[in-house]
Amino acid sequence: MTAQAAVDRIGDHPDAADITLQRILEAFADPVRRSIVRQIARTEGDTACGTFDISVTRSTGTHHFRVLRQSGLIRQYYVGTSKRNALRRDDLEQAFPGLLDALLAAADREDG
Amino acid sequence: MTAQAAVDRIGDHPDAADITLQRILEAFADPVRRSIVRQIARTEGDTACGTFDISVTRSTGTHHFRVLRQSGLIRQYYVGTSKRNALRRDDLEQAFPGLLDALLAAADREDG
DNA sequence: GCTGTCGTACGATCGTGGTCGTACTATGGG
DNA sequence: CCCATAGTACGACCACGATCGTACGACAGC
Repeated sequence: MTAQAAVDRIGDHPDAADITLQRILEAFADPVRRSIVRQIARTEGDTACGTFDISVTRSTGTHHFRVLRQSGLIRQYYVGTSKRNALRRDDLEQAFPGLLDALLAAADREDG
Repeated sequence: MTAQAAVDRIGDHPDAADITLQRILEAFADPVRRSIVRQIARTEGDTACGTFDISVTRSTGTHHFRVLRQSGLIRQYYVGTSKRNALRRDDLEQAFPGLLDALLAAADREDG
C-alpha cells in the first residue's frame, strides 16, 4: 500500500469549537511559527515537513509544529514516514471570522 | 493652569511607521493587556488609568501599560497626576489594515 | 506646608517557553 | 535484511517576561 494519504491523523488537534484566541496568538507571535504558517499559506496543496525553510533544529521544529497543531492553526497527518501540513482555514473562520486573513495580511505587509 | 490636556506626551510611543507586528502580537497575547485594550476600545473618549478593572498590582499595571505603549497599540498622555489612554486606531489601520478590528472582534467572540 | 493619590523605578523571584543534543522509533528502498 | 531518512522523546540549559513589594516622585486639594 503506497499512499493511504489523509488517514493516520494525529491525536493532538483541538476541535474547531475548542480553538482559543489565547493559543492562536501565542502560536502566531513566535517568528519561527509565523514563518511556518506563512509558508503553508503561500503553498498550493499540503506541505511536507521537510520542505520548510526553518532556522532551527529538527527537534525545535517538532516543538513548533506541535504548538501550531495544538493551537488549531494547522492540521497534520502522516504520509508514510513524512508529514503533511495544512492550514485549518475553515475551522479558524468558524472560530474567529476574518482573523486568519488579517494576521496573514499583516505578516505579508511586515516581511513582504 | 488646570487642564493643559493633550500636552505632556510621553516619549515612548513608536511612530506609526515603526509599529511592528511582532510587538503588536506580543502585546495582545497577554490576557491582562488584552483586557485593557478591550476596555479602552469599549469606552467612549479616553480612559483614565485608574478606572480599569485589572487583576494585578499597580506596578504590574505600569509594566503592562508600558508594553502596550511601546507596541503602538495605545497612546498615553498626562492630565494632572493621572493618565489617559487611547487606542491608536488610525496608526494601526495604516500599519496593518483590518488587524485591530479582527483582533478586537476575536477577543469579543472569546469573552463576550 | 501636609497629606492622599496616581503613577514610576528598581530589584527579586519564579515560571514558562525556545533552543539544542542525543538517543530512539518507524517507515521505505535497495 | 540493512541502512538511510523523517520525525519524536526526553532532558538540560537559558533567557525573558509576568508578578510583586517597597521606596520614590509629582501633582491636587485642603
